[in-house]
Amino acid sequence: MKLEKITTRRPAKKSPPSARSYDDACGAAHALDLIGERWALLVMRELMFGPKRFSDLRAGLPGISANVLTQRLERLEEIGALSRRKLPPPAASHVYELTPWGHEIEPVLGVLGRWAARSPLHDPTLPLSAASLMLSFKTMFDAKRAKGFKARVGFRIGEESFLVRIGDGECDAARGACDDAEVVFAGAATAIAAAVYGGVPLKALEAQGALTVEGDRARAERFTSLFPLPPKM
Amino acid sequence: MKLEKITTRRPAKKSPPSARSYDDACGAAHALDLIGERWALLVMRELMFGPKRFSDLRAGLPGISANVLTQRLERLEEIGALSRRKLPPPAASHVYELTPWGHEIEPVLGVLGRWAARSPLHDPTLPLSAASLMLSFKTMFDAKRAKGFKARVGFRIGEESFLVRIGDGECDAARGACDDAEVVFAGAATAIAAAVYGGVPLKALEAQGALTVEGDRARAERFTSLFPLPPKM
DNA sequence: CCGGATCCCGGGCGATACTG
DNA sequence: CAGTATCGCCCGGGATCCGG
Repeated sequence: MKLEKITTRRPAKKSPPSARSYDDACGAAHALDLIGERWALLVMRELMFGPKRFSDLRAGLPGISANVLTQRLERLEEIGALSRRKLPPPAASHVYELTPWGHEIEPVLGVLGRWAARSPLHDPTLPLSAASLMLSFKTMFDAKRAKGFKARVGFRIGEESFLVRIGDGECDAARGACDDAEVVFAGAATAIAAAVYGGVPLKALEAQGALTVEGDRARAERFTSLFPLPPKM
Repeated sequence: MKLEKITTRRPAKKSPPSARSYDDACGAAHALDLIGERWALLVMRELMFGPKRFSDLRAGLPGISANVLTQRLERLEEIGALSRRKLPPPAASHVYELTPWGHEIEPVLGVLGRWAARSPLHDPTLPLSAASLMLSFKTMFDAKRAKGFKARVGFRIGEESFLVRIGDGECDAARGACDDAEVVFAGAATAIAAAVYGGVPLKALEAQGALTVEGDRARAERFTSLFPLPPKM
């Protein structure tokens, strides 16, 4: 029996509440101080292929609320991971762009993604942003499977278009026109992921209208085989 | 003027509150669903060199509270990143140990640490756990600087001891006896970090009693030069 | 309509006290 | 020593509001 809960109210306000830091010299701990808050790393992911506006970011991050996105952008700017620019006159709008250092977060996305892909809980059928899909190509590319293969593959996903260049055991992806691509995929990112990672035949996806493939069909088929998922743990 | 705020109280309880998931097929997003909660990755860091008990973990994670540590351990076990074992009879205690898949988180700690070390906000003089220090050696090792150098370097930090083996452009660290080491550092992790990363001379640290160096002094000096910090961004 | 700002609310997280 | 219980704060989610 509690006798007389003596709430001597001393909320203990130290110096500051130390602003929620790990106070740890370990580099990984400091990284979490910088970008460990919810959504922060995913905001950077969305910016990996170039600047975006506030609403473009929201579109690629279903579930984030406007206030949280605002806070994350402020924090990322404050630490020097991104910069906020004003667009030239007619568009009275802002864009957010990673700094060179901010862009160096890419390997983190790669190793995190490869690690998590081995989890039995990973569900590759969930929605996917265009930036995530392009990053996954760079991450999961298997040079051995691409032996002797050289291609420029275009992607049209919503308003965005990307060009993936494969050759010499390398795989690079960048935002850009598909004009000089030998084959172009057009459709939702999820549909393309179904072809590449889910093993769904291109013809099936085209039949249901989820995807269109224009150009060199053989290259398209070959392309879908270059990104093996790691074995489940 | 607000007329009659019609609080039609519908707290909107969807199906579940969906348990705070990103619902994103991106591998990195799923990784954050798994280990994105506060402290989770640092708990794994403390276990990188072998099993530990509850209080050992608390010691290496100053600031974590018992209930949060309990929750993180439960979650990490649930996802298959660690296992909880009961120690043989006399010690009626538990230890926590990473699974092989859990141990594969190491590259994440490496790339995160390298990235954050370039931040101007990084303060290498903060406290540091022994596990963090050993990981930093594996992360920051510069093979070129170690050309032609071969050594077994022991560390005694509190109750723990580690052996770092350097040779053939490789640097490996493991928990273990220092018996066959050519040189042994004994002291707090922070003092050793001051020598290796802060450029503080060994003699100075020994003079103030922060550190002792036994054995091959030349190897000790050379060792401290092998781990250059990356340039600030 | 875009790019946020403001408010409310619930739950994650931190601190402390307590228990086997 | 190894957790469990409790409580309060503040972060994060959702809706609404507002200036250009």
